[in-house]
Amino acid sequence: MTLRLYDTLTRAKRDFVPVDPARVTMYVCGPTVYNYAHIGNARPVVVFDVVFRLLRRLYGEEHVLYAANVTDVDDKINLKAAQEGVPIGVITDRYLTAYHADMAKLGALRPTFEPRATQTMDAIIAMIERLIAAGAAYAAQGHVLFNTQTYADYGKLSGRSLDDMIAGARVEVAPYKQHPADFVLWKPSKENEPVWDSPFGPGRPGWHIECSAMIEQALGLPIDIHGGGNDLIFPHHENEMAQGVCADGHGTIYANYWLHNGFLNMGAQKMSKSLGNVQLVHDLVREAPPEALRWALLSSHYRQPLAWTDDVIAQAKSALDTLYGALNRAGDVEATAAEPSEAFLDALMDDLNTPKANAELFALAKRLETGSPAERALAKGQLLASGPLLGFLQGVPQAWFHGGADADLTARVDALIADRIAARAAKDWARADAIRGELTALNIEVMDSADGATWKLKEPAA
RNA sequence: GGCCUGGUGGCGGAGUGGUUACGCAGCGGACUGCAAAUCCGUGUACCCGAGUUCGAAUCUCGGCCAGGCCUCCA
Repeated sequence: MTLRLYDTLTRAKRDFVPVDPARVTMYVCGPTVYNYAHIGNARPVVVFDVVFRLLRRLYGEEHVLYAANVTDVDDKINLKAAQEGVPIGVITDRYLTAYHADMAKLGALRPTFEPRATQTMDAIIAMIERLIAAGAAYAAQGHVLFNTQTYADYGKLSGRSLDDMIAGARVEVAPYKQHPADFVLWKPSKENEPVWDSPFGPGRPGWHIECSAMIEQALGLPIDIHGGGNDLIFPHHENEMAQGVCADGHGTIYANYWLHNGFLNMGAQKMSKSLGNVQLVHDLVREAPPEALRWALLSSHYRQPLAWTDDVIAQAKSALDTLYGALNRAGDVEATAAEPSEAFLDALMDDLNTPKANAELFALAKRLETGSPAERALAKGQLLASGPLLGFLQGVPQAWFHGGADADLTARVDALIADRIAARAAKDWARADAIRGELTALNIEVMDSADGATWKLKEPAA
């Protein structure tokens, strides 16, 4: 079974063949740190975290290099810094710290590298110089622009021609551009903006060149996988590819597989900071178990749009209740040491079919509930091996059900349950039910079993 | 205007030219002191029209609807 990935450039699912299996490389466009990340921002993080986990399994942990950049030079950062009257570093540090904390809660592993634009300035400038030397870029009025006319494949990734772009242009073309599609590599800084010296004059880099330079510096070209949200296909990735190919000189490949995730929507609209309909991860993780948020994010195929609703989160919680419930009831089953089940792996290998992989987790849970002793032992082992590949089922099952209950509440609940067990043993049903009523009032649901009782903390009634 | 996606049961969501997805919710039953959980069973689906085909929800064409990109954006 080989890994197959849908490649945006060729618009087809292709077998994944890394340039060097001992050094598999992936780059994903990361956050611009000027605010808290919203759940839409988290989708690619979680999706590519799954790719990362899968690649590590296939090629070995030490053979996979994953870089996700941090954009710390940006207009919005400048704006925020100006508003607060602090250096941009204060803003970027604050939100990068929060970003790391939020993504960790969603179970995302830290990338191997997290290059920052401010720390890549030499490489950015060097790359621009090479582009100029190659005739693919020109200076004009303090700017350096990429000359799209010199790159025949420009538009190939996003599937549009230069003519289309001119026809569809909705913005006024800057007078210093030789062609309307040419884009900025270096531009003068405005007053009070951060500024760097360069052979082209003082200024700051364009957004696209930052990524190309960071990729080259962190991973080297070409890379195996380049990922990001599908809104980045044009212009960002199109431009990245143009720069990378033209500056490279090694060949014509920039990234061998382009992966793009679909958008997360709020109702009919996309979630975006500019529309103001965002739900911050920072807030959501306090309202719902982070693992349920992760489940919700992976409950549809990564290339499909995902409508984010309360119901999606509730269904995700119920789904995890079922899986953790099966593990909880199988506490005494000795798990057979096992690999993830074949059906589970097959699903993921087929362009990351996480909904199908999730379905297999349910099949394993069913086997764990109903199988023969040997089947149950194997199913438990497979479930415990499979789940973590998606970042699930890594906690103690009891913790899932008791999550949110502090030590005080836990002690109180345990005492009440002990009383109730005694009452039931004495067939004092009235007292047993009264105690259950008390527990219900505490949002505790009791589940009796032959040898005692388990409980879970429910959501407070809305 | 140009380019590009997608339209599956009450909800979420895979997949396939002819066979149960799966989950959540519902219903019936078993179990239970009663519940819950679990188990067994069960109903509801493939936007519209035409075409190709022995057979299409799955392929083709047209239409309708929804969304995205073309400007910062995951």
